[in-house]
Amino acid sequence: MHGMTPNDLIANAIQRERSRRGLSLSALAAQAGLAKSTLSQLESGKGNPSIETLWAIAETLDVTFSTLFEVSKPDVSLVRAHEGARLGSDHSTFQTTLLANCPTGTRRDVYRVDLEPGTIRRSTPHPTGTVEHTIVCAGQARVGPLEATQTLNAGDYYRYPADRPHVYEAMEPGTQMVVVMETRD
Amino acid sequence: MHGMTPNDLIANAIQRERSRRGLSLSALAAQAGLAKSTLSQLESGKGNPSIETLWAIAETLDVTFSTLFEVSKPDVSLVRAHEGARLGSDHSTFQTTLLANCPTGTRRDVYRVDLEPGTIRRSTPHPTGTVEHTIVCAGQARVGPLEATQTLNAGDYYRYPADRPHVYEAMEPGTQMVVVMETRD
DNA sequence: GAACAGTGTTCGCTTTGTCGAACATACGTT
DNA sequence: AACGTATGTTCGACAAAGCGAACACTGTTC
Repeated sequence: MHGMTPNDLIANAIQRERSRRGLSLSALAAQAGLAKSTLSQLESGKGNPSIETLWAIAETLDVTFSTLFEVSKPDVSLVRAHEGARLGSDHSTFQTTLLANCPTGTRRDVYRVDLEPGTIRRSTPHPTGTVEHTIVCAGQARVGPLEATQTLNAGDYYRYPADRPHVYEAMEPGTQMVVVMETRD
Repeated sequence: MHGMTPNDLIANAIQRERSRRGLSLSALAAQAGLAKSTLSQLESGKGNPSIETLWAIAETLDVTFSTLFEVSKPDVSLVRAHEGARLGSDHSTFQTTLLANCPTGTRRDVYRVDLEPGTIRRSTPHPTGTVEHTIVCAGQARVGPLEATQTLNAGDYYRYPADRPHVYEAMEPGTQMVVVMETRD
């Protein structure tokens, strides 16, 4: 962490936290009482902001000050079709791959999603702590939180936090997938 | 914490951490590659430093960035002569006051200190985690870490972290005290 | 005493962060 | 197509942060 300049850390952090909330650069600037240009420069790593500027950003994003200096932890998991830890016997007729084990105190709702190319389905943030699991059955889809979408082919598995804006977009006709929504209760 | 402006937080924090190390403003400025004037303004709450400035300070003081935004926790304990939780029977002939219970995994060395007014005994920092207990037996003494010294009369007890510069100064002739140095092992 | 080495403060001057407007670009609508 | 409204970018002007020198001050030393 000492090898990274604060500029870059902040640049990443601001952009990360901003897109996490689905806020536009302009919107954040307005809310924080800053000029768009200021934010633009900060997010591109050019700049040496003052505390007041950072403070305004942190308050608007509702994060602690130190959050702006942390490296990004995507907290996602991607397992391609033929990867992953296999369970049980190695008989070729029957094969199980553990994609996610269930933590205690969580509830999981299962959905089947069929979608066609052309429209992007945007989902607003679910409650904090919500995690989604997506397995593509057929076709190809671009799935995930705004800042970390992944292109999934048939058989691919993707886990990502869903307490932020995320999208589902079919890249091929007849795309089918299973989405498991996991909430803490 | 939200009611305090970042300026004041930083002002306090810098001064606290600086005196904790026994560094002078000039010395810190030189080590951090900053102008004395800059630090002076910051410590007096006037100013709106840039990240680079703060970063230089944090690195030089060898503290995390967020430390500069925390409120000061002196971590000291002062028990005056006739205060404190008394133990045992309430017979007036025998009275015990618990000043500090012993945490497991600590070693305690006991010293008797006799000192006369006129000279200030400065002690350099002991290893991290070292804590000192001082009970004044006779006279009056000014004791404690640089940023939190206390004037103790006979019977007073003072506990303070000793992993930073601290002083002992007699205010009356014939001052006697007991110092217990506590180290983790 | 005078000279010195420390402390932290205040002063112009230069550098630069911030603002606001104008800008390029993409998208959805009429 | 032309339009309105988003997106984020780049520009010059101004206010302000940073620097370095000179300052006032307190002990310590010869």
